[in-house]
Amino acid sequence: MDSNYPIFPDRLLLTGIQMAADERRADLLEELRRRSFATLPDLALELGVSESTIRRDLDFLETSGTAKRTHGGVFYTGPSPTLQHFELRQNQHWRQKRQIAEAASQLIQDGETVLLDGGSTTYELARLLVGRPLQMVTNSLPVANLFTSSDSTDLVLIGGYLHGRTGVFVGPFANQMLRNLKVQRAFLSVAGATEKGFYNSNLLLVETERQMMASADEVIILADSTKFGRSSLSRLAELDSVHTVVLDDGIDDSWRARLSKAGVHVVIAPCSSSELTDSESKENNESADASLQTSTSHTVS
Amino acid sequence: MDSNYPIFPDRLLLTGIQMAADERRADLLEELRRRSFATLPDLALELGVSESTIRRDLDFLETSGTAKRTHGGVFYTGPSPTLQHFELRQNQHWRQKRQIAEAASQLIQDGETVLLDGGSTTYELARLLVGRPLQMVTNSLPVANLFTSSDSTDLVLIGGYLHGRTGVFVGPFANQMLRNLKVQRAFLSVAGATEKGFYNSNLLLVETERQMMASADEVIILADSTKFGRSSLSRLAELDSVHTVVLDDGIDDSWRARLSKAGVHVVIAPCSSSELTDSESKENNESADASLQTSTSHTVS
DNA sequence: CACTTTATGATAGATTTCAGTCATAATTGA
DNA sequence: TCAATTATGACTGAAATCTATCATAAAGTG
Repeated sequence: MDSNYPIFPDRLLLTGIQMAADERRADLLEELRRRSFATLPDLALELGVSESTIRRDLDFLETSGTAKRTHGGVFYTGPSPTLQHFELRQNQHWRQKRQIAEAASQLIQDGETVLLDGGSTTYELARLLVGRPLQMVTNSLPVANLFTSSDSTDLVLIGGYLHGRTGVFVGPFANQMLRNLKVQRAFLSVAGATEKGFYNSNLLLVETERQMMASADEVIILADSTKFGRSSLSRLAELDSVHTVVLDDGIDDSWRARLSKAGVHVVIAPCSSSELTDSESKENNESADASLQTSTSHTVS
Repeated sequence: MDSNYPIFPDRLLLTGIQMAADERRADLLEELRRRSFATLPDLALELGVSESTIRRDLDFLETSGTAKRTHGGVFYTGPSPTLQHFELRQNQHWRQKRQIAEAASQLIQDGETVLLDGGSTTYELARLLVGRPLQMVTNSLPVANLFTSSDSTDLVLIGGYLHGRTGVFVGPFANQMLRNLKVQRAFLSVAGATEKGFYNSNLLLVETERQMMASADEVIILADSTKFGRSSLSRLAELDSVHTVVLDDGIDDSWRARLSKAGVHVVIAPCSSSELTDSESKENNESADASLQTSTSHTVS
């Protein structure tokens, strides 16, 4: 019978010279980078080829890792201003960290000058401070990014050498710049704490953090309870050289006493008690479920 | 007969205490921020409510501007490390800018120390330099973000006050830091150029850029041809105080002569001649479309 | 208590998108 | 020149998603 397929497929005749596939893929990637997200029809229209071709090209780009498809579109995942490493790392204990950040944010008055170290907890704190009238000083790139479009907050970034993995600036330039600054409160994060003091994992970072401590009227450490009892490469300071520690309520009483004895003001962020944690709220759902229907055995979600 | 609708909808009974809608929306936004993109089933599962509810919540969030839906998912568009303003601004003349950046990148040898100003053209240049063994100095936040995960490139960021809209750091801190640096080539962008010299729109920025010029062995200006003949708020420098200008081939011959006469090395980036512009390629498709059946008249062969 | 309002879950039909298949054209190679 | 290969567009049926609507339950109202 009749062939269901057209004798003259549209595009092939239209395209004049056939664009080299490589060049088209490069253009595709370029377009994708500019948009950071696009639908297949968009891309097909933009590049003047069919969706089928776009799909095939995307398969190619996806295996090379520069693009990622979802239902209904494509993401650009190549080198760009997105900080995915940082975002991912933040997933551990993020609920505790957010509670700690919330407690810490209440220590800050509007109009103050505050210094923020790098780290996921300080990042959470920074998020809570976006929009507040403050003078913000930081050596963290992700934190700085938060304030690019904020009118109410002035931002001073401590420059210097970029420590790639963590996104903070360290080194002599940073230290010198800090020497000319004075802030009311400095919020530092640490990798560990023992009875000997606070620790962080990077030597240059510790040096910069020492300078931060020297530039601040009040030094505040943000640390979730899992950090206590663990040490790390380089000691930052003695326990008694900081003014305040903000931590979650998973902390030992012995540790609490030890900090108080060192003259440190301890702020406990409510976490498991006043608000349900993720897993607990799910367990609650289950028990309610069981009491209503006697249908047990939901594992979790 | 039988009602098609169930007597006991699942979730209502399961939820134990009914979560307040506001709190759920807050959690939804929080989850969305962490993921930056999510599908509706994901979110429904995570929050333990139906897709319908998620949809309704998203309608709400979308009108408030913190989320944006696409077919198959949702984006987070609230305050975050993404620099959408910057990305959008870049759309004008981006093809020219990319060509200029490409030409400029060929002026750089591996292992050199280069300084990059802020601006969309220098940003394009920075993109091309990701992965090359270089020492990079910049006062631009978007540029710095490009190099966070780069092992081969060392990055030094010039800190200081953040100028929000443009994402560059300026002010006394920046200037002082620059005084202690020396680079081989500095790539600056400008807002305009007349016979009187180069201009930029911000006073503090111009001051910082003057310091950049003083810190560099060779000063290179990146400017597309539309900038020539236009001035701006603040004059940066005389024409003859720079070594090289990289621009696209849309430039006047008279301007070219004027720059050469001032002793400036002029580098022309090929643009309209060697490659079709965006609009031109579309017109080609359309005219070919009209002549579909006769399939003649390919303007480019 | 009856009635209304609000919030939610479920469902159906339309729409969009996807993956795979096949026909045509361009390219290649002898 | 002619066959083989490659690249592309069109198409189809399946799967996912969207919009809109309806039923149920909770909360408010008199």
